[in-house]
Amino acid sequence: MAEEKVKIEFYPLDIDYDSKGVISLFGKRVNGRKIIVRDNGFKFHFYILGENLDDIRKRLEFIELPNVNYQVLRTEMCKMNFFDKPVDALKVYVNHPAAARYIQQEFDGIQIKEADINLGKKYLIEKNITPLFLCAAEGYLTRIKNVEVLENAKVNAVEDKIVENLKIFAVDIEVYGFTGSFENVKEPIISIAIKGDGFDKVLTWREFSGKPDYAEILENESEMLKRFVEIIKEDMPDYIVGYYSDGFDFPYLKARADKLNVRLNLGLDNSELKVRYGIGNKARIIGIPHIDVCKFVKTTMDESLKLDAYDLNSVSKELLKESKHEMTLEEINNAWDNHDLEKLCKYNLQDAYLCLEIFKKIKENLHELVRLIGISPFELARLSYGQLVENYLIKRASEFNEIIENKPPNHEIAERRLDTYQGAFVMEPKPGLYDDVVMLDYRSLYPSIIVSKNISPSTLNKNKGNKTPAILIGNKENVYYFDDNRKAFIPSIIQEIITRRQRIKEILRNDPDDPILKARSYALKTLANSAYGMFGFFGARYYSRECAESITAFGRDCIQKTIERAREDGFNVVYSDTDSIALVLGDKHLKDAEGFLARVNKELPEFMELEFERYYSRGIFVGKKGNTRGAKKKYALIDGKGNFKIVGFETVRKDWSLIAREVQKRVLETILREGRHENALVYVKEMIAKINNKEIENKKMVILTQLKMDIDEYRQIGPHVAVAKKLREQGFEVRSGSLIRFIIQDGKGMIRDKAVIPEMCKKGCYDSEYYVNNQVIPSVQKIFEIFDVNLEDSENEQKSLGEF
DNA sequence: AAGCTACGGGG
DNA sequence: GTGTACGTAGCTT
Repeated sequence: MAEEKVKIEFYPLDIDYDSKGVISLFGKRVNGRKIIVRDNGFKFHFYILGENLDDIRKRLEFIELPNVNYQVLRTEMCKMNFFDKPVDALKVYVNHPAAARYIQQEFDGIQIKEADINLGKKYLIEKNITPLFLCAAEGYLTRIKNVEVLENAKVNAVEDKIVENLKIFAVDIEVYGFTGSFENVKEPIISIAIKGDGFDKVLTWREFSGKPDYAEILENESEMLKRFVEIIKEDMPDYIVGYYSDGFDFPYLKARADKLNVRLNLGLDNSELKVRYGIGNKARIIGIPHIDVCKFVKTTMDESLKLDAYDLNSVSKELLKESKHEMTLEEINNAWDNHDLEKLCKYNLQDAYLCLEIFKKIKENLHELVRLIGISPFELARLSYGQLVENYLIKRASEFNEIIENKPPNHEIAERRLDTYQGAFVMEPKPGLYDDVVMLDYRSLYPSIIVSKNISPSTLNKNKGNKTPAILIGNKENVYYFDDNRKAFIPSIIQEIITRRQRIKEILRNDPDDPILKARSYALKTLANSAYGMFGFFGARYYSRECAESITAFGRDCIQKTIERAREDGFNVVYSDTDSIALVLGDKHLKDAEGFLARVNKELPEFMELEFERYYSRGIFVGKKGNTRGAKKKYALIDGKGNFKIVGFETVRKDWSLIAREVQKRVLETILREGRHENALVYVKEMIAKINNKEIENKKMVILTQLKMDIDEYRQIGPHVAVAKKLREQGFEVRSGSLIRFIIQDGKGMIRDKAVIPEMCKKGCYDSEYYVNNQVIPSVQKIFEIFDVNLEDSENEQKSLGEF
């Protein structure tokens, strides 16, 4: 180790800690080089609540814990708050959070708090360090391989200056004949694209003609994986991003690397890629934040995008106005078989390019959330709504002298999950096609309720304060009260978030395109909106069913009153969901809707506001199947510029044939564009005739369904299980996770008896009746019911016409 | 009608 | 430090 002490400045990008409680900050120096800063001087603390704290304190001074690795370093008595009530607490400093577990075992009847807060998180809070923002460190410089390490470092935040010139690499892989499983994967990775600014690379392992400059051909798949690792280690990106890369690319890379005995030691500290499979899966590269762009967009940007589908193409079209190159799975496999990889390389690189560009668009949003909440970008990009605000509360708690409540134990989570309550009001729409639809919505409805009613577990009261509307609990009506005399910690923080956002919006009024302020405003909005989710989330520290159901009760009351008022003013309210209402103008004009808005806002309490969301020239609201009442959350709209917004229709699901999805989409768009259904009906009839005349290609008839269990576990044999059995008989390996493709063929018996592998189905041998009656008609039936057109009748008519 | 099973993202 | 999201719909029994 070097002797001389050095002082450096750096931006932390990632954080980790080891079993000894040594913190590693992985960052980028101001000179651009990577550095690992190790701090072994952090003392973790937690609190003990209970009786006889002085006695406990004395015993703790001399205690030897059963596990000698863990020690008590220091204790002190302090006056704190817990759920906004003053408490005496014993603050205990230890060398590692795991020590708390042993202390809990030594003392009966004590409550240990905050020992379940991640060590790294606590470090950042205590040191007031925000990832991505400038820090200084003093320590001894060494290196691991080609990365500088600062040992025994003292670290402190310097100023509110965010990292710049980030080097971002987007990664995308292509696979030959993927079956859907990550266990014992036999199908190779055929190419890997890496895209950065001014950096284009596609790795593959088969020669082909027309090789672009950016393509590099390796000996075999193993060599390709090794080259991938080498590139990452040489170029050392600050971010690695992918699309659905937590769920596909990195798990697959890991699976193949394991199989081929290749080490994916991508970590800045040379550690291996860590992958957690299943729900909540994530791929972690220590030291280099990996962001699954799809996951972040879906969970955190959902509010502003409101897309019906989050595949790469849809998101690219929405955010970039660019598309994926077209290439089917079959074409990808054929390209590999035929050594014809030019198009594949372009396709692969384009996907990586789109992912990179999407990330650049949403980067500020991620960074503003990091800045607010103060956790690493890797962690932040994977937080659910409820966890966002929880982490923020943890960060802010000390200002309120608050001790943070523990995470619930598993048995309590299980109980909470069963404890359901009434949610938001969703109006059943009157099915129909409407002209001039105006959407209005409440700005941050739930957070504003939390603030104006002072909702918090600590203010929940038996009989005085802010009274909720009647809530049905079990079979009797009940009300809750929330103390309105004292400000509680949670509503205070939410109020501050709302106020900060209002101030930023003020500034934005003069400079509406400032990207940072826009992102900041959005981050604050996201944070405020997640407070309700936290109360209702069974895994949350501050879960409170009473708070959650009070919020929704106030919300229902508010939106229902708004609907009534709109009706009194002569508007036709066709739909409403949670915090929004859809008005049909009819004889009225936009001005009238604006007037209504102004009148409502005049009467609202301080933090609440109804806003003009958007004007749509037309909208379709459809009914539920076999039900004359409207379906919830199922509508399609077209705005003045011809942009469609399709919500809740099956147009995107792969367990529907392409023909059904195509027809449904085209029908919705035709009716919205033309304002009448006649042409759409002609189109459907044409398509039905084409199906009946066997004019549709087989590939549009393919249905994809994944096996979720091994074949023999199925108690109920659906079509995909029947096909899987046939595949097994033919010697194909089929197991849980396999994706089964099939076509329903002409024949007798149940649907499963007619399901065959697409390759077995000769041209035109598909079961027209099935595709007409079970695919195409059901996909558009509900739409045509609006116009009193029953497709089954017209289909019979068509048939009889055809027979003559 | 009830029970079972699938969808999302990726290839 | 861990979990099979969750609301909706088709097919079989």
